[in-house]
Amino acid sequence: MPEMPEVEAVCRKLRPVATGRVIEEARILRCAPAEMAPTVRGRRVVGVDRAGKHILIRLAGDVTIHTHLRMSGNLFVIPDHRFASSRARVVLELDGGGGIVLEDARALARMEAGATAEIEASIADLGVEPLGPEFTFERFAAMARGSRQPAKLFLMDQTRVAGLGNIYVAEALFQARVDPRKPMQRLTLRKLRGLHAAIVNTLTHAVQSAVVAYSRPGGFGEAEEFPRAVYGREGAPCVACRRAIRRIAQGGRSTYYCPGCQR
DNA sequence: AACACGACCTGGTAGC
DNA sequence: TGCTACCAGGTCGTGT
Repeated sequence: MPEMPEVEAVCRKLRPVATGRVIEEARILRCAPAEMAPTVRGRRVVGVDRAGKHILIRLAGDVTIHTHLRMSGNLFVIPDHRFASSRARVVLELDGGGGIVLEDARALARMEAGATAEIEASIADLGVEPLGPEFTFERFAAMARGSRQPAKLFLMDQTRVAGLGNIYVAEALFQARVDPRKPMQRLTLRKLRGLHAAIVNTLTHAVQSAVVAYSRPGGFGEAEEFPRAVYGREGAPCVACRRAIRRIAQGGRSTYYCPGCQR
């Protein structure tokens, strides 16, 4: 479920309904330490921020709840915390009866709370926000210059560009016609420029479609509307050249690419 | 330093 | 239908 665009959509949905509410109790079943409850109890939500794929729920008194949805987590507000589903891992009970719910079938998601300074220190090694003003081509090129890493693995590294994941890396590489196995430092300047633009373009559109998918009443984004040219399409014809999309393993994960277009 | 791999977890589905 | 095997949008720790 969540790469940066989906996490951004979660935050945009959460922010207006959670901000200003007081957390009266934290019901922790899994995915968070029991000590989190006394840390957040009685505190008012003052904001919701995102850093890469991390969600930061700001509480009064310089306390922050830090959540990472990992592979299958989801975070949302329900109108009545008593009706949280049986798959809920954490329920933050709000004043007025609502609740912030962390759901995760696989229970790989994580939530913790602590002093804001400590939480921020724990994610200080995150790289540049790809849709922020700091993600300039010059900065991207400087990172790429010294790297012999295959393009796919380079882009997956959260300490360089924060927020890309397996799907949007594949789509951006396809859009830029870059071979995922190609060492970064061996990309031509032209390809590198194209890749930088493709990352921004892919994520911009993915955020838009994720926001739409997540704001649909009832739907929590199951319907991923972003059109995928390569991800998950092994064996299917490339939308551009009709050659069969290939799947290979890189860093223990699947990489999908078009052997005709991406060279 | 750079890479491979298992662990963490559960559920959906393709194939027999 | 039932079973098995494999796959999954992520990250971290360990070992080579």
